[in-house]
Amino acid sequence: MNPTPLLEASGARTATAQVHEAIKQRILDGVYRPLEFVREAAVAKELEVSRTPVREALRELVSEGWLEAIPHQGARVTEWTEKDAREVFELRLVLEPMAVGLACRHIDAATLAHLDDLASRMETLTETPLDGAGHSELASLNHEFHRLLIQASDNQRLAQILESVVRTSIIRRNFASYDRSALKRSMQHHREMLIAIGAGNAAWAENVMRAHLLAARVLHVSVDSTAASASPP
Amino acid sequence: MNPTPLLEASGARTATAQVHEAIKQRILDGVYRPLEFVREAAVAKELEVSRTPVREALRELVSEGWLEAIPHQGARVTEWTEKDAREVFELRLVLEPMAVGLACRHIDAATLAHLDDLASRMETLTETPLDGAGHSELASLNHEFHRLLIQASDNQRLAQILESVVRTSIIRRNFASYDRSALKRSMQHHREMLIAIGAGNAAWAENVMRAHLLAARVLHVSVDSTAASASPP
DNA sequence: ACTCTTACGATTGCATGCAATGTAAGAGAT
DNA sequence: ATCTCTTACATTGCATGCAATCGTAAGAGT
Repeated sequence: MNPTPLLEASGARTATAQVHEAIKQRILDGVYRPLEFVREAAVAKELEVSRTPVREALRELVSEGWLEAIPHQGARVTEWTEKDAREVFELRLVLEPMAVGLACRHIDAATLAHLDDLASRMETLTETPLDGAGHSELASLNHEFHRLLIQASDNQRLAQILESVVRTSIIRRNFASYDRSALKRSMQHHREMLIAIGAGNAAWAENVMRAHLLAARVLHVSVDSTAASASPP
Repeated sequence: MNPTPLLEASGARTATAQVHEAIKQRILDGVYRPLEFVREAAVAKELEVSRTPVREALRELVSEGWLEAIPHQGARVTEWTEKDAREVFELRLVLEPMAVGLACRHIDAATLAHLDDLASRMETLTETPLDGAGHSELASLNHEFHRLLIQASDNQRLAQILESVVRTSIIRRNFASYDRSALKRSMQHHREMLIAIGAGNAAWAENVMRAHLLAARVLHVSVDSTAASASPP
């Protein structure tokens, strides 16, 4: 076996890429808390690399919004405020419907089948009471469902933007706060979206997505009823 | 005076930040052409710094989409295709109306006055025939107008996304292809938006913005009439 | 007791040398 | 002539040492 297995697990990529992943994971896992500084030397020692790849990984993470850089002082985990949650939801509420709308034009049968499979597996999961592992698996499947849908929009920039916007906001947000009826409704939204997409009905799909997101919002944030909707294009 | 004034012009920031700006400017100016590799050693020698700040600047530019990294081979300027132009326009067509809609709720009198001033100066410019410098100034004012409007949306993420999406697409796109009537129409759009915002009428402002962008598109890209509009929220 | 100054420690910022890797040119065989 | 293997070179990837800078806490002065 390898004598230094600390980073080797993630394939044969560059050290910078591996450090990048490692730090991101620790942020997601809550090992590095908001406003806490991530010190170059400490990470380097812990992962058994020099400070150089750590520095480069930190700069990348700053560009992606995971950390904020303070000159001559270091990089610290970005804080997550109510305003951040609001901003992200405003964006998702516009961008995800846009994505499914575009997907209606571009999607192929194989992707649709894959989405169908994911929806089925989620439905199966929700038929029995869920433990912790079940919630985790459901969250994973759900994330994959949305990711695949967004990829099908055939707009690479949109996909990248949504990926970064959504992932930084998740931080292990799961379905623990969903009651039984909310869960079933969420699964039905997925189904309905696939039917709308299969029918090529963009408007239908977009509105189901908006309903899906708004329904989720009530469960996650203290809803401010700024329900002032935007106007039709 | 300083004996090495090559980079000192841009204030007293870090070398990395200055190299970052320098390379970005050269991409915008066309010194570095699409698909051309930007070599660490060459930039370092030219700007009289070591390879370290160059490496860090390159990584940042990759994260921002100006360059694409190829492992062990370097970073090259991203190519700009018709598909890229389409993607960016699809995004702007959704995000900029969203921004002005939000701005209707959050804007303050001072910002509105500033926007009014910018609109006036652009109108003055368009009253006489334009030379190259005039086009450049108009483009600059126009960019500032849109930037300020987007800031007024009070959604920091939206502003950052639009900034990156729009700026990488500009590459010195100016108003040279605008004829007289198109220019005047564009200026009127600005005015109308400000009036709509002043009246707090989000739907009005959003639709003017969409018209503004669609009118600009016909002048820039070979329009594909995929005028299939999205549905109302 | 409070404020301003100053010196120290910790941390990032930058330079440079060496190792790893990928590319391309050239020799040899078919 | 074409294909393959080898080898040398150019370039990035990484490690390490030193310099610049910032925060902090101790100490002098009011």
